[in-house]
Amino acid sequence: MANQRRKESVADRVYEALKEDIFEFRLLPGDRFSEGDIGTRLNVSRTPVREALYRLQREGHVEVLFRSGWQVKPFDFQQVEELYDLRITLERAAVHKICGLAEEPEALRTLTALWNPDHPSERAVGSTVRMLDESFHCDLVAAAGNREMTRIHREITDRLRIVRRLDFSREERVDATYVEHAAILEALRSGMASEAADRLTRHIRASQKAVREITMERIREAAQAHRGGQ
Amino acid sequence: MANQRRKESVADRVYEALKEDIFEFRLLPGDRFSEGDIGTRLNVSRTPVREALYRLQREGHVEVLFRSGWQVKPFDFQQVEELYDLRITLERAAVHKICGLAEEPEALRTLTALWNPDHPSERAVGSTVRMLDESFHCDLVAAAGNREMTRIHREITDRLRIVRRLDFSREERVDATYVEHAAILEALRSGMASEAADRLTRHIRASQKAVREITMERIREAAQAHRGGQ
DNA sequence: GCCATTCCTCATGTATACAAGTTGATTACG
DNA sequence: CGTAATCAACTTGTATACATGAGGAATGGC
Repeated sequence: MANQRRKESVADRVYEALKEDIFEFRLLPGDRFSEGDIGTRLNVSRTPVREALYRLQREGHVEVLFRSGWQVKPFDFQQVEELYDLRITLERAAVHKICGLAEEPEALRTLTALWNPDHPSERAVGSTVRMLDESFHCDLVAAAGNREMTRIHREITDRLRIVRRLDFSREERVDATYVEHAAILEALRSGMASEAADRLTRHIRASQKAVREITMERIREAAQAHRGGQ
Repeated sequence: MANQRRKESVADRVYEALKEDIFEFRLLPGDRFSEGDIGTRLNVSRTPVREALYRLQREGHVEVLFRSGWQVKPFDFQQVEELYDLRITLERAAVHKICGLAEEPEALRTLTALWNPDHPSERAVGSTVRMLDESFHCDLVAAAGNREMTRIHREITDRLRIVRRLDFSREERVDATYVEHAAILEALRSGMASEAADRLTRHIRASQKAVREITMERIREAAQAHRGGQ
């Protein structure tokens, strides 16, 4: 049998590195670069670089210009809105599926314990709460039991990460996240599907609104810092 | 400016060829093969073959076994069920979105004309009605105006094509398709979102049921013919 | 006869070489 | 001086060569 737990390949490393570059705004939307650049910088050949880039292309982060280099996909506000819409569609469907299950998934108990707003001492801050929030939504969808839906939702989460990180730069959204998550879980565990779905929708819309307000400004800041540092 | 309308690359050709091999059951679920095999058969080097295979992998049609070849992904009945479920989720959401639009999309009129069951002379048969049915559902989702949702739905359609083709091997499903599509459009154009969504759900479930009943048998047939011909 | 070990073959992963097209500066010309 | 043609540098696309691990057949020990 083939060893599926093989050590991380060079292509994987390049993929992760590039993804981080994009998410950390070291590579800005619109920036152009070549396979050779990346290969030289990371001390690898073009082959694994190409593989990583094609993966990123499929995920919508970069695009190739025929024989003319690559570029980080320019920021598309409408696309972000559409991804949020799709996310809401999937998570609402997940909530309804969960309420239709014969028995409550184990995951719900775990989440309820984690997102108890009465224990502020256990609260995480900023950067970690962002990851926890991601987990919350992914776990919720996963609890519905449809692996394909989970996979697609995960993909959307990845693509939205670049903007969602802006959400938790404001303290009020961190607090709100705890309250809202708890409220969603409460409705969900009471079997109130529509109520849970509506609370979930409002929660995501609030995050979406916060992100929308900050995004443009942040990108401009990063662009200035980037060009100033060159 | 880069020429985006470049001629089809070798990798594209290989991709299409392999996809067809899989859909036409020339490559059966579980079949194993190597990059070298494909390259030799199609007279190309391993590089474009690898690119094509990675695309097919991302789409869920094949999987790589570390240093041990590739195989057509074994048929996963649960996955098919999950993909159908996801499809229903997306199309229901699309229907609700369409009814919430300020004005009726142009596409709806086009579809209504095409799927008029009172004009049996214009009906297509078997293989073409399959493509038309695909278009119907894709166009419906596209009419909702969310490009990301359209893209994901398209992806699911691609992955279900291998089984949906079995649906239209029975005449009664061809007839039913016309009637059901017309009914869905009627409700949709009357603004009856829930009614349209329910009819759509029943329509897809019927197709799903028909497919479920035929799939296993057909795969067994194809396997026998395949091995007999070797 | 059976099991463990060795080794040879072949698989993918990675690096490099070559082909073909794009781009932009430079140069020649009006 | 402006504009068009030219060309050199650079890009991706493809082919090939090499590295490394997986798997099975052959072999040797018992």
